[in-house]
Amino acid sequence: MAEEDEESTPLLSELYKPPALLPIARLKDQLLYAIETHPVTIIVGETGSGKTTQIPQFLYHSGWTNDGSQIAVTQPRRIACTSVSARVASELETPLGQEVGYSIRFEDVTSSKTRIKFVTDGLLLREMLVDPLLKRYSVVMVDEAHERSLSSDVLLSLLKKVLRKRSDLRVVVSSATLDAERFLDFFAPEEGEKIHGLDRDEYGCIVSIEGRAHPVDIFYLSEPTNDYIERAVDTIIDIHTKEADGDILCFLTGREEIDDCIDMIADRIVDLNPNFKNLQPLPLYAGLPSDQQMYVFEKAAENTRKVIIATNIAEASVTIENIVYVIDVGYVKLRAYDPILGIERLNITPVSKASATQRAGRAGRTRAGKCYRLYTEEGFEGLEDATFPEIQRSNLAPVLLQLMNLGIQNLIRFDYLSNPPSKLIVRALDLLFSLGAIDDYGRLTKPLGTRMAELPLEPMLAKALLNAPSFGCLSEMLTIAAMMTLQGTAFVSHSDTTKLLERSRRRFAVKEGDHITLYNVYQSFVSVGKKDAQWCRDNCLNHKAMIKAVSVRKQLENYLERMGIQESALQGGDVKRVGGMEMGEKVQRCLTTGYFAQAARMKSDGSFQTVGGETTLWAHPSSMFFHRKADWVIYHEILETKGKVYIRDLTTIEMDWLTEYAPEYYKVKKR
DNA sequence: GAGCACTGC
Repeated sequence: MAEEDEESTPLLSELYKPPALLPIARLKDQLLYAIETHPVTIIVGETGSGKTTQIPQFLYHSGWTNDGSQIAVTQPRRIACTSVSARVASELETPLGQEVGYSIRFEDVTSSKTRIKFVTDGLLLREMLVDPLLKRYSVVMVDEAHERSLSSDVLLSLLKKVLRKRSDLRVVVSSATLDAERFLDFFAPEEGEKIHGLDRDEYGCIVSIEGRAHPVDIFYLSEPTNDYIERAVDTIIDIHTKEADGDILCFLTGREEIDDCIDMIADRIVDLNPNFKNLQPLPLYAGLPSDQQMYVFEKAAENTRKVIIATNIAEASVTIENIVYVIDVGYVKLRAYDPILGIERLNITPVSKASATQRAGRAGRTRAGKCYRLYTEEGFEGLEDATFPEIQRSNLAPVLLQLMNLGIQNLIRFDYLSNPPSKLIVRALDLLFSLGAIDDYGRLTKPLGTRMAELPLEPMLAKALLNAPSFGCLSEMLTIAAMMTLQGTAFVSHSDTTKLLERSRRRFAVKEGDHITLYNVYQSFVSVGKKDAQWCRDNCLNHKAMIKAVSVRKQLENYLERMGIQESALQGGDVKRVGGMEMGEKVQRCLTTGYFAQAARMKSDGSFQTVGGETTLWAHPSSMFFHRKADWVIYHEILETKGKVYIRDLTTIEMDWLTEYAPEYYKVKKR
């Protein structure tokens, strides 16, 4: 699963020195000199160059941790932290958690001896709250920076500031693509300016490392296609009937396309000459239950060629062995955020050159491969170099809250790697203001704003949770908040029938809506015993997700305890009537204090209308109000897909509560 | 009436 290849088992273990075989070994001295003499070093390394595993070891051996400081290596994904740290620990012949460790949410495998620490970029951002200058680190390496994730972009901005205060810190930015100059330019002092006595040219440098992957032949269409799924199926059948052995990986944009494609392949297999090998199509996308995901990693049966039809998950998150042929339709589904309507959209977008290159590289991991791009060469030339940064297409409320908590005053003038559109910033500040997280002057409020920033929850949910003690429903809201972080993964259909799943949903349903239904799911799960995976299967629940909810709830409880907010013995459990108000109503009211800006009313045709009345919304099919009637509701999430706007996780409320808990917000709106 | 690209704290 890790980015770096496993070496084959050596015959003579004393001769086994795989790191020396990596292209990066030849550059060791040049690299160390660059890092020694420049605050910022940009590493341009192809996959398999060994940068992630080797650079931290070079630094470790050359004394960068001798004074007790650590080397941090950030990764965008948890799986990379665990797998790469294990690899490095074994190369240093030390148990994981000693000199080499990793730290991800819920798992801190480090000790006082740890010198090389792999950490998710989001977690390092959290660490900056307690250690703003990252004093415990002598070097911070930001890996996969070219992916331009929200947290790695923000981390780079903050590191730029830290570098101005710490002449001893070294930052290494690893990027796989063409945008090395851009990163360098971002860190460098202005023309004529000096930082720690260094001018623009002396401040940073770029080191390129060649990859070790096998060659991949690229093929293009001579004419563009208007049906890439059909074209993909044609290509798959062509490869299967004309090309040598080797599995096929085909990139499509989503679940529906993948299902269609697999159906079409199944139709074509029937007509194939029986002399050909078997062709086994397998789907792969994040929403697929993990037991079904496992098939793609298993070796194909005798006389069978696997063809994996995948989303972008196979581009960087997951590595499948023995892929020799890659089919790239040239599109990806990307999230976009509409700051006017506050709606997230999933748009099918052309991939970037960086993505296309990464996809092609998936064919050359075990031997020379081929990549079929289902677009023209001119089409490729017309693609963007890199993926549109996430910071320019997201709801910025959570990240702005976090930046403010780190002491950033001016969020408009902040030194972003790419400036987010001002509309996104304005919308986010608007929301934070209406929630009471910031005051009239745009300053974080105390304690509400700072507390919201500290919780690893979106602002609306954080607000509702922090209000829970005043409604006497803290225990319930802790559970609901934990269940919300599962983002709809609590229920899963293990069989193909959706009927079973619907029946299970109904088993837990209550009239108040989806939030308290999920609360019931959690309560039942802990009461039957958290280890009972069979009970989960029987009830169409995702056992792993439920275990995660338990961890998240515990973590949230710890955060609140540190803030001096504790679950009292009186609350929760079976007590359904406290202080004359039903527990359901307490939760409904409490949710309203966080989600008042996301209120809607059901019309007679079953669709919903927002308060402003400009958009028609539909209950997501996973909601109990997909079938049932309701009046006013608040919703957790709003997402547009295929032209229809869906709201998810709905709870009924009284209209009066909106003006009761958000008088300012609704006064302004009405005029 | 019928669905979530992918991560992360």
